[in-house]
Amino acid sequence: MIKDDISRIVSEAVRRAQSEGALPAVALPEVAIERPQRPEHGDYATSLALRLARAMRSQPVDIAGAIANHIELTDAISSAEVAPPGFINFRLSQDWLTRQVETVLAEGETFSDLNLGVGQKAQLEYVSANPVGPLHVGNGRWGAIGSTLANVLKAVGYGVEQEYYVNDMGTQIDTFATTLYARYQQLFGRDIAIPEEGYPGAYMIDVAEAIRSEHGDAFLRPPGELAPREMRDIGVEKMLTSIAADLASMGVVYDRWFRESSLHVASSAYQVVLQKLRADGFVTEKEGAVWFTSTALGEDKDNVLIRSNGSPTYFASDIAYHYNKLVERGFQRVIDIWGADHQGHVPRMRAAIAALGVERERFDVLIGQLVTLKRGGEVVRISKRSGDIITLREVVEEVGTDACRFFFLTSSPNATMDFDLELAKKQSAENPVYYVQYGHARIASILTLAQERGIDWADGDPSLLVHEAEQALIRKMLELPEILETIARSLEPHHLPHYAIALATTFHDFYEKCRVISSEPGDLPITKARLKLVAAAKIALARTLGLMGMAAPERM
RNA sequence: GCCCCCGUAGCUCAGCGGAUAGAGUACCGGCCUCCGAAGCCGGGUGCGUGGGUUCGAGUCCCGCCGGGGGCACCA
Repeated sequence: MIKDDISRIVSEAVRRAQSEGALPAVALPEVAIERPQRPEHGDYATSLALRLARAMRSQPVDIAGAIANHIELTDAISSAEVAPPGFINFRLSQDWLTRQVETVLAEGETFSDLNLGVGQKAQLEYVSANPVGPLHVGNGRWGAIGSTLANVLKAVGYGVEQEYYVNDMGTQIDTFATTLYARYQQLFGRDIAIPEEGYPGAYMIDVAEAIRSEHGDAFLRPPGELAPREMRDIGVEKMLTSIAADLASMGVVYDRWFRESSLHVASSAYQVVLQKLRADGFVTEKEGAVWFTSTALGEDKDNVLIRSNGSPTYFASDIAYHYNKLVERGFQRVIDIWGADHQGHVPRMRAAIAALGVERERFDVLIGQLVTLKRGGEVVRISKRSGDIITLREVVEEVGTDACRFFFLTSSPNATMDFDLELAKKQSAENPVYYVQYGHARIASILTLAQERGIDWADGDPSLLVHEAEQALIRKMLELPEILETIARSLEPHHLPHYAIALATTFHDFYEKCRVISSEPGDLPITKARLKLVAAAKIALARTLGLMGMAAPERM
């Protein structure tokens, strides 16, 4: 990226200035290059001189001047100017800028790819809701964020695997089974109430009915007996099928569905991990249970691994799961996306990973804040335990996949999000996503027209693109790789939709100001050049939409 | 009580310690006789609050207020 080139050029300039004695020999901090807000400040800028002022015991402007004097301009950078109080502003050369149109065209679908993660396998786990009920809108948010993050990490070079961790054992599954069996028995006329802490939602009746229609009374046991194991498994599978369909409907597709239960078969991760923790002295027994001594690692309290009834906790499974990912499967990076309601789990999980001897930077947890569901400004409680749930499916069907994803992606994962159903439905027609897609469709129709008129623009000369709006468009396209770098570093994909709007705006502005296909014979050269520009913009727009998991329509 | 996240325009949200804080939407007014008006141009209000660090704070630190979420042998 040009940004990195500038950073390097600046460091070299400082080094030269220092060796010549023009600047004191102090340690150089990382040379941050930013994009100034105001065009008169150039394309890129650095405040390095301001940061160095203290250490160099000198005026920022003087330092900036000394650096600027030692900067060797390249064919890409036409000027490096000092601006008070001590900025150095860089301008891209027009020639280099217009040449980037050819670069984008040549790169095509790989435009904006980077190599930050080459050779590294990253695993992304998200949503992973318990298969005890349908997904709600909050899960949809993680779906959109997770899948977009996966796309971005792939684009910057990582080998990415997306995974859904299926909690198919434990208390909630037992409750699910009990509820399901109660519903099933009700279908055969038994007067059985669903459990106190069960799942009262009507979907459980649907599952029970599906099982009855497929298996008849095969699972009916004498009154008082517990739910048969097979029925529980069938019920879980049905829930998973429905969850997978809901996620697929919003463009979320996993490489793998990983069962918690698979960690507990003979000689699997769970056994290995427990033995390892025990051998390393992180395990103790008290009150009839087996504990992980997180306090030894600075935690507030110890955590149970195996309950006094002998069954492993979710925590124990999760340690085994992460051991499986980080050690057995050898992912260099493991990224989990959890809802804020799991934040309490983070410290002990980190402690456990440290106990396993895994470097902490290989494991990231994104704690996403929750979605507050509203209807006409009024808060709707979402809970699998209440009958009244608004499912993700309903929302996707009403709002549409693309608008839904865009909506989920726009806000920072750190911020709680209000999802107003009335508003979402209303806004689905005027969602900014259509603004972006419209830009793409507009370009498509320009290119179609060019083809119909038989304009061959292969020999178009981009150096003719001297109009301010043309150059603004090129500059905006070049921003995409920088955005991807930011997202890969921060793991916050919300910058993408904001960029998408900005890119579309820049295109629409260009479109208003610059006629692409002109009938004037003398305009043929600029027409060809602009067709190249427009084709490049189409690539950038399509890539941006694609990374967000949205369609880039040829017409709409 | 302790811990985490958030508080920016009427609404929904951006803003990597930098130069005059931005989008979308809503509201008002203008713009289609060669490419799609799902578009463009113009119009205005805002960093919850009090301190601190810094050459420079919406951004970092502390207090307070407000909202959300945690503090299980649930997940």
